[in-house]
Amino acid sequence: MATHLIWLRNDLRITDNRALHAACDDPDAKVLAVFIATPGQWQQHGMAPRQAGFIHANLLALQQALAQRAIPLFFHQCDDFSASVDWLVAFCQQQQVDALYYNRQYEINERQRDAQLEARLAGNVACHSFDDSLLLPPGSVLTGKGEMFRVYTPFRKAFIQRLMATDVSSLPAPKARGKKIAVCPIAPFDYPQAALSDAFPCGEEAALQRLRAFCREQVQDYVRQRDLPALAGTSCLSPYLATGVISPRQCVNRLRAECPEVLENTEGGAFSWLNELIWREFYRHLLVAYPALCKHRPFIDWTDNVRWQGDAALLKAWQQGQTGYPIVDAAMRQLNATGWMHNRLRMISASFLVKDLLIDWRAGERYFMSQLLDGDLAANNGGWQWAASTGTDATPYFRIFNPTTQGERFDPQGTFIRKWLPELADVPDNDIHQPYRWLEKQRQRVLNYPQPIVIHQQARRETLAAFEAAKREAR
DNA sequence: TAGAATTTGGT
DNA sequence: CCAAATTCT
Repeated sequence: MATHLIWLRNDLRITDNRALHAACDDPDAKVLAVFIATPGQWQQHGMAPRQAGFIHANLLALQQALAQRAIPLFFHQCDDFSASVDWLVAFCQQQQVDALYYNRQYEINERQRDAQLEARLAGNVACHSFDDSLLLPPGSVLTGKGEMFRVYTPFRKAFIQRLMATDVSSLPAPKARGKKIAVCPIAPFDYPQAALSDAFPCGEEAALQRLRAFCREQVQDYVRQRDLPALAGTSCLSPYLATGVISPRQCVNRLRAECPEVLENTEGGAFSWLNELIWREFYRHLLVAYPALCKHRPFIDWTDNVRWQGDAALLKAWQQGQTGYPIVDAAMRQLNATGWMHNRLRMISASFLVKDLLIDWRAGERYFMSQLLDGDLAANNGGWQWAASTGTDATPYFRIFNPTTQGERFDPQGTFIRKWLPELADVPDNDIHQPYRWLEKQRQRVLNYPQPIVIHQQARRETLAAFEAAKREAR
């Protein structure tokens, strides 16, 4: 009887899990699962403690689901990827594993780790890896010249063409391989602890429920509502996608079940949400085509000449939501409190750090990663490089968000702002985006809220000058 | 190859 | 109107 080992990483689900499905294909095989926590590696990657906590909680749910199918989940904890390879090689020998199954991760350290492992198992253990966390594998959507797209829109066109010609149906959960087995719950990881938010319940059932509800009730209004942080108009599925509690195939298949024309009809909410899923694909495909992105190199070289301000006090004020710009501060406090930030606000707060404070985008990228429940290298890096104008198909450097205007447009009544900045409760709607202006009119009053830490118009001019100087320097 | 196209804007 | 280069077919 053959022994199959499924190594679980960023694919914490039993439904539509390609490696797990393949490992269970032979009904006679003995199937074991393993998860390895690598706190030292996570620390190096700057993973948020709350994401580690989320992974742990989802792992417990997964352990139960596997136990019901008589698949034992082994758990090991070691410092880093290199130690995990050593341990896994020994584990395969000890358990007399014949075949290893895993879903590919695309970041550089992860790929190196997997290559090292396969080299060491060669000849003894057959290794089977799968493209699972994307709708279409990296490198499969290319320009006429056979290169990765650098521009999103033509990528999307080609992507949809290929998607229509590809079977992306979801795979079922594996069948039970015997009687339910007992489980010994996995102890918390040796990683800083963080409270879990009620807003993101654990387990794939919860994720699938949210997906179904979103596609049934909310996706129609997505175009109108997705930009308004005061409304719960987005899917909020990113933490589940980042940890693989849900797959993008499940998302698209559910979407197509509710909106069969979504691939053909580019109008409407369904397409608009599909578009967001394709952005996720775009950034991951880019990361594979340009591995320097994993090392936080800018996509556009000359932007590395920008003389960033290293002002620690300004960075801290931004991190803590104390900039004096209400929409930015409310955004940062939402992030700090919940580990999630609305997409519109990610753009506004990122633009503010880079273009108003002239702080290196990598400081923002790192800080987001340290807080985000949905932290994902490709998406986070892609988003930051977009906002910082250092990326491919990014916003042009001279297009600088006005944080006040953005607040007025996307939170007109200040509903979202007041939710996160209770100290502004008494400021009337007219002045909610410029509380200091109101304060000037009310001389005797005091607000427990800072003055703007920079003047936007002035900061804007300085940033334009800094980018232009960097560009000249490169010539 | 010439021509079309280009996430989320500001003043 | 700004500013405007690069990508892709």
